This record gives sequence, structure tokens and C-alpha cells, in this order.
Amino acid sequence: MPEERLPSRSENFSEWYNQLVLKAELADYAPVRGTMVVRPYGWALWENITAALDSRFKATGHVNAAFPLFIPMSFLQKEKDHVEGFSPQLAVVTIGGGEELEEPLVVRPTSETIIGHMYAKWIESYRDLPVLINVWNSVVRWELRTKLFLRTTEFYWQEGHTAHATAEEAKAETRQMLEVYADFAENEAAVPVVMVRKSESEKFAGGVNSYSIEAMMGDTRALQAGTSHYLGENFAKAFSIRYLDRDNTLQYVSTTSWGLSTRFVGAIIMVHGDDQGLVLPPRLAPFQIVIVPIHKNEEQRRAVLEQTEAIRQSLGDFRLKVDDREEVTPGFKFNDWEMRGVPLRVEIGPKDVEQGQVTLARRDEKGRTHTPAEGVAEVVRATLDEIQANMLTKAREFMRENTHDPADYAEFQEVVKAGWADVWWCAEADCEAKIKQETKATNRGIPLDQTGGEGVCIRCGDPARERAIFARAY
RNA sequence: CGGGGUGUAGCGCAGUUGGAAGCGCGCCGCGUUUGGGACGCGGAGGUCGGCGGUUCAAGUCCGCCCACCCCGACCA
Repeated sequence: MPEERLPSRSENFSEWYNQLVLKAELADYAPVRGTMVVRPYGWALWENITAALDSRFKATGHVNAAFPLFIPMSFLQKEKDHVEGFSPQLAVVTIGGGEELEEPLVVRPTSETIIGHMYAKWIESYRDLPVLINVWNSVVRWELRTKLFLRTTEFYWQEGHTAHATAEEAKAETRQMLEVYADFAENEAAVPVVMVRKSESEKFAGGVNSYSIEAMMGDTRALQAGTSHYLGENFAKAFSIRYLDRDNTLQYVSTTSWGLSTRFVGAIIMVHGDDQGLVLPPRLAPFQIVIVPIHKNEEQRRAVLEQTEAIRQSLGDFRLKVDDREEVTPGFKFNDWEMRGVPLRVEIGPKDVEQGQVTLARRDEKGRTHTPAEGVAEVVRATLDEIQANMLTKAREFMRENTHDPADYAEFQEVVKAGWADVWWCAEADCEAKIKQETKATNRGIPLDQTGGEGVCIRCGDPARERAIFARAY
């Protein structure tokens, strides 16, 4: 049954990814070009992501709200860089109820403008600040080249929008949310990331500074996995968001925005997946455990199912699936759940019942172990924790091994073919553009954690005060 | 938008000089199976992407259109 297998990651990473998304039933192509259906298994994963993030947002004082899908075209035009950046990607509604509209409506590509408009109405005094709102929604960007989860015409995400009395406070918020994303990525998804400041050419359209978490995929390409923008007073001025301070002086607020999307599902797939399929981190997996009962005859069946039910009850604290399908063999189920990335498989067969044990098979490592049925919950809990930690360690190791410090530009050109380059950079846009042209590697950003000192630009040799990461990116 | 490719059963594909629409997987039924992707027998399932043309006859030849995929430019 060759078609049941995936292409190997080494032979065709892109095809491996596409087929895995379809076969694991995370998503499917929808009728409109570039759009996707997130299937129940994929959505369950996304729900766990949203829950982990949402609790962090709430813990840092944010509240959720909802804003409209439609935005008047004129709103987009109020911030010059913003409209320039997003115009090519807009979906626009010109007809409503059969009538040509007075003013075209943009299907939101992001909500800074409409939220800015409302903030102008709601904010009058320093007592109204800060405003810390997050929204869970979907947005539309007419992308030219799409890929399931990584870049789709419509995508699901959260966008946080905050307004502050001072620039310092807004900058601190920007940084705080970047750290929230990094914490989520590493501790929930086992995805190691580098926190960076984006270069001028890579930053958000209309912002002052953009920051992101960058993750290394299994083919060493970089993925921008979450962003946090310091918008300064740009949107405050465009939408006249002002407040009276203690001294009765009219001031502009400083705003931020930050987002993390269904793209992150793609990151989890590409960071952890192997030739067998998905490998999901226990903290986010829709099913942490799958139980596969094994039996030959009716007598065994009764005994095994009885034991299965007992084990299931003792594992009641976990997200768990019992695969009691009669029409497929155990071997089929093993492969099936490995494709779907369930972190831990519990096998219960006649031998196990006889021995008073269960068989455990970890998704992150080969091999099986046995553990007494008595006290299985403690062993399972410890094993899931180990898997979670092991996945992060392995991904960190991979990132470290494939991040290089080339001595000169010739070596740089070599290493970025299959890895990241962490190098001194002169901070000139021109140099950045030429590097992109010559190597296809883009500036992923300036790591916040700098080694210090100074050097010379990897390309032009001019004095450089900062190091940047260059890599081919998704 | 430029370059390349593909549209035939749910999926993957074959279909010769134009002459009766097929194969594998999946699906349904029955039986035997079940510790790493089981097997036998019997079945269901088709506007051959669309429109037009050539022809006694078109999945096949011609024209136009549409959609999707891959590679680039744009991007979370």
C-alpha cells in the first residue's frame, strides 16, 4: 500500500508537508483558491493553542472583544504606510444587497484601523488607559502563493490591540507580549524560538518597530511564528486617539498590536514531524494517549476490553482515545495514530492482561516498554512530561546545529543554503536587499539577546554593531 | 502576473493510429482474520473540468474558457 505512506522529509519536504496535513486530517483544500477547511482534528489542536494563549493574555490583564469583518476603505487610507503595505492584498466588497455601495468595504486584513477608530471614541482621559483588548477572529489577505496553514487567503488568529499613555509603557507591552509568545512556543509547543527585532524592510506596515519569534523548521528554513508591533503614535495620529493627562494637556496615545495565527500549526508540524507523520507535543495534542486493545478470540476480547475500561478510568485526567474499531488490525491502528502524532500509545493485549501490565510506545522515540497496570497514571504522567521535554531538547539541538557563524561572505552563501547564519550586519537596507537577491536568504531579524561588541558586516565589510539572523524563510 | 504541470469513479492513475470507459486503493455486504498498514467472494460508484468545432463516430483531434498544483515576485 505505497500510497498510504508519506514521501520522506529528506526527499521532498514540501510534498511531505502537504500530504501529511491531508492524511492526518488536519485540513483540506476548500473550493476557493487559497482557502482551507480546518478539519476537526486540526481545529482541536488549534483550540488547545488558543486556550494556552488566551489564559496567558488574561493573566497579563487583557480582555477579549469582537470587531466587525468589514472596514470602510477610507479607514485603511488614513495611515500612509499601512495602506501601501496592505493594498495589494485586499479583498474589497463593492456590492451589498444588490446595490453598488457608496464606499467600498474592505474585508479586514488586520484590524488596527477599525479598532483605532473605536478607541478614538472610547478614550478621553488618562483614567481610561491602558486599553488592553484582544480579539480572536479570522482575516483575509489575497496572497499570491498559498500553502495549507502557512499562508492561506483567510486565516484564523488572535490580534491584540492596546493603547497606552506613554511610549515607554507601549514598548514594555510590545516586549511583554513577545515574551508571552516565546513562553508559549517553548513551554507548550516545544518549539524553540529566537526573539528578534525586525529590520526596517521587514517590519509591519504602519508600525515603528516590529518584533517576532522565529522558529527553525525541519528543513532549516525559518518561520515567523508570532509578531508584536510597537506602533508609536502613528495610528493615534491617523485616527485622532487622544486623552487628557493629569496636567489637562491633550496627548496622543501610543499603541501596540500583536498576533499569532493558525500558521503556528504549520510550525508544530514542520518542527516535530517525522517520516511516520505528526509528532504532537503532549501539552497541545488533541489526544495525549491512544489505547489500542488487541485480541484474537471472544474470550480474549472480553478480558482485554474489561482491562481497557479499567485503564481508561484510571487515566481519566488525560485527553484519551480508545480505538476499539473491530474492522482494522492493530498494525493499521499503530500506523494510523503515528500519522496523527498521538504522543503516547497504550497497548493492551492478552499477554498484558495476563501479566497485569500495559505496553507503552512513545511517539518521539522508537521502542516499547511495559509498566504495571497498577499505578499506570503516574507512569503515564511522567512519560508525557518526558516526551514534552525531549521534544524541546531535540528541536533546540537541531536549531543549534544548523545555526552557523560564517567567517566570510563565501561561507555565508554556503551555509544559508541549508541553515541559518548569525552574523554581523551593517544595518543598511541595501546590503540586506543584495543578500536576499544573491542568496534567497532574508533578514529574519536582530536577536534581542545580543552578544555585544562589534564587528564588520558579513557582506560589505563596513563596521557593524549588531548581529542579525539571515535564512531562507517561509 | 511570469514559467512549468495537471484535470477520466471518493483518492492515485492507465486509456494505443479516433471505434463497447478501465486498473489499484478506498467504500458497501458476507465469511475468515486481528501483538506493525489482513485475506477471499460478491457489489455500488462516471456529465472523461466547461463550452464550441471537425467527424459516420471524440476521453482521444482543433479552438476558447475555467480550476487546481509546483517554481518565482508579495506576505502572518
